Amino acid sequence: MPEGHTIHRLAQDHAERFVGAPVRVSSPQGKFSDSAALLDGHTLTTTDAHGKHLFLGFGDTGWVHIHLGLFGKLGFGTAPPPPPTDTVRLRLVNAAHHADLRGPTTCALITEPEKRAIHERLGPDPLRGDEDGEDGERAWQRISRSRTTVAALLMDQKVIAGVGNVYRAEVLFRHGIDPYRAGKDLTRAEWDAVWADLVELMHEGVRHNRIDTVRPEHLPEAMGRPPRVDDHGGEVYVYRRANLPCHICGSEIRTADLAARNLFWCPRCQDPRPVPGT
DNA sequence: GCGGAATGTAGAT
DNA sequence: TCTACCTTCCGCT
Repeated sequence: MPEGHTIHRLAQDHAERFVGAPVRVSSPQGKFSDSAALLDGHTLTTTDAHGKHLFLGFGDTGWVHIHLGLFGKLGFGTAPPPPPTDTVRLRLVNAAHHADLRGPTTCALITEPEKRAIHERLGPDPLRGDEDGEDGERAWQRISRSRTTVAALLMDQKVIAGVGNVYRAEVLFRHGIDPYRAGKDLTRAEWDAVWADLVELMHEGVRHNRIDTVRPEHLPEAMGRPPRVDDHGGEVYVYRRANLPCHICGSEIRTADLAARNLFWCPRCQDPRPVPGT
């Protein structure tokens, strides 16, 4: 169950294990069999990630485009691999490692132009190189003109690629921003701080392979609470903490449906304050 | 065993 | 705004 940090980590993990030598490619479940046959025995040359999209490069043969969706999982193990279960869509095997893909939204063999088209429809990714420093600016151009709520904008992959439901909830909490505020009512300073924070939080997410957002001074140990790690594997302020007391102010964390996803926020720390300059 | 929920998206209405 | 899709896991009978 992935946000962008998971996908970038998977790109690295595949590169470390498989790049540079021939790979056995199969589709035990069958839905990727034709493409697997074309790829079998070819060498993985490179990997790439943009937002929640993972790309495995097989030179002139093309790219395997993977999107895990809500349920997809990629798991690694040693070689030789155990017999696959019947849900394995894609299996990669070399002398030392295997990787099994289950339940993805997308697993397809695509061409270089098709890959380019995917990049073109995605917004800037806090985890991709930002050579010109213009990525946060590109997102701001859309956000600052939109009447849509900032909560919805953060989940829109055309606006920012890679942020999911956990990072959305947590970054809005960390900056005291009411999720229902319109994009155009954010200040430039607020957005710059949110973008910089996403860059930092998500890089840390790649390193640790989990989402931790709680500042050191607010960790349970520092606050005199029993140490605790949330269900999804990291320490968070509001995600899936509905009706529990806010770590900072003690108010009950609230939850609501927004565009068919669960939203979480603290009604006191994320005060719907009047917007400066309007 | 069943129902529901889950870090997501595309396509129809 | 809805529905379909893909899988696993957990709580309830």
